[in-house]
Amino acid sequence: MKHKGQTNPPGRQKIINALTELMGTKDFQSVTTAEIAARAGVTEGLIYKYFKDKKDLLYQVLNDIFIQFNQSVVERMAGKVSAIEKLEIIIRASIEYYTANRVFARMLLLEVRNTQDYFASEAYAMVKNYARNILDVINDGIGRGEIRRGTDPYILRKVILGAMEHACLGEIIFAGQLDAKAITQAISNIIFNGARA
Amino acid sequence: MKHKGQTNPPGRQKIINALTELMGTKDFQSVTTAEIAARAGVTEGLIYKYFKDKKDLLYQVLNDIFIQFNQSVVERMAGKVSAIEKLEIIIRASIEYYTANRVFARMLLLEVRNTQDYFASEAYAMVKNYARNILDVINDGIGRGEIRRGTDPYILRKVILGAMEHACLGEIIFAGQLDAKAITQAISNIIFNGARA
DNA sequence: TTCGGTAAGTAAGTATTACTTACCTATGTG
DNA sequence: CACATAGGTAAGTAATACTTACTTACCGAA
Repeated sequence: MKHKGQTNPPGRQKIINALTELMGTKDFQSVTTAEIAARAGVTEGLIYKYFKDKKDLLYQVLNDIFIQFNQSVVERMAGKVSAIEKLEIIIRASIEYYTANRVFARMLLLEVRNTQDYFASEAYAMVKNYARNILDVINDGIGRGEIRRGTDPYILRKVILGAMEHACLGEIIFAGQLDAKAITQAISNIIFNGARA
Repeated sequence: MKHKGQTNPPGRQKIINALTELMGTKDFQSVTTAEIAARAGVTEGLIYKYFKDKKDLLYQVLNDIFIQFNQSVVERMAGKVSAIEKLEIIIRASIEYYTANRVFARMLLLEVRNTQDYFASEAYAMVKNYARNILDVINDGIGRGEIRRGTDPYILRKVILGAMEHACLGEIIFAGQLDAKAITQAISNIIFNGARA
């Protein structure tokens, strides 16, 4: 049966929680459907009532968390007018969120991108929207004269996204600590002021 | 039996080629050991003579390509003295190599990082060495006064690596075209001169 | 020359895993 | 009251990664 996502029965949520918890200690590949069901206290079959397949479950979990993530970033930008200030908030908020919620970061940065069907998922639609917002801020910054005219906004976005993703990657993988504020300042300093002497 | 990697029997190479070819059209997960064996013209059992498991095969393929990649980057840097010039060569050579060899790029950026045992592999040791070289160039640049004193070399490395990886990601995933020279210039311009007006 | 060890490769399993099918049981609704 | 439907179960099944036991060929030394 198709589950349209309009309701959220307890079993569905238990499955989502189970995967999220299990991915705190293992990567997606090595979490089995049997484990998920056992942890959720349901049968394996129920997973396939609510999710097309195991990957679809992952995408829906990611989607749920991404909604919260996006909301928290938008809230923190509220009231700011400077584009560069907004971009710095995006960088800092992202890094903080990644480190505070490593399962989310691992899913987003390491587990989903290797399969094509992710790019047809709702989760990816959210990510695209998030990326679109960053682009708007950049274009606004160019329009306002904060960002150098002639800067390719798409490339600047790639540099920002790439820098902050890569900045967290090591610590996410090796479970290290990182100082979000200091890293944000360092990244921002390089990207906006340039590394050249 | 353990294969120490000192010899390279035809079967082993055929298996490596088979996986490389198959990953031109499919992601690693959906390439089966049966397919690999069939394509290589050997039996499935032989895979496990030369490789610990399927993932280990992937790592060894990546390692082989990474050696060539690293060599090509080093060659292109030869004779240059300016650190920024060297870094620009690294960016450009990497982007060119990623686009010319998308299977390699997909392996390195999308397929291996999600499993812990990759970080114990020879391939990762190569990557670490490559990253170490970039750090040396950056530190040299700071010492020579090309790069602003006070720049955190580790963060600058993350910005460079992140930017160029992310710059290619979209095109690798969606099989798009990209102009390595133009992108290198744009990235380099942002990172070294800054995006601020 | 022969003997034995080892490297290359095969053939036929097996356990596990993602996923399916058929079924049960409430519960609200025309 | 009939019944459709939503939530959930139980018992499969095909496929897949990996194992075990075996064969054959080569090569150096006694």
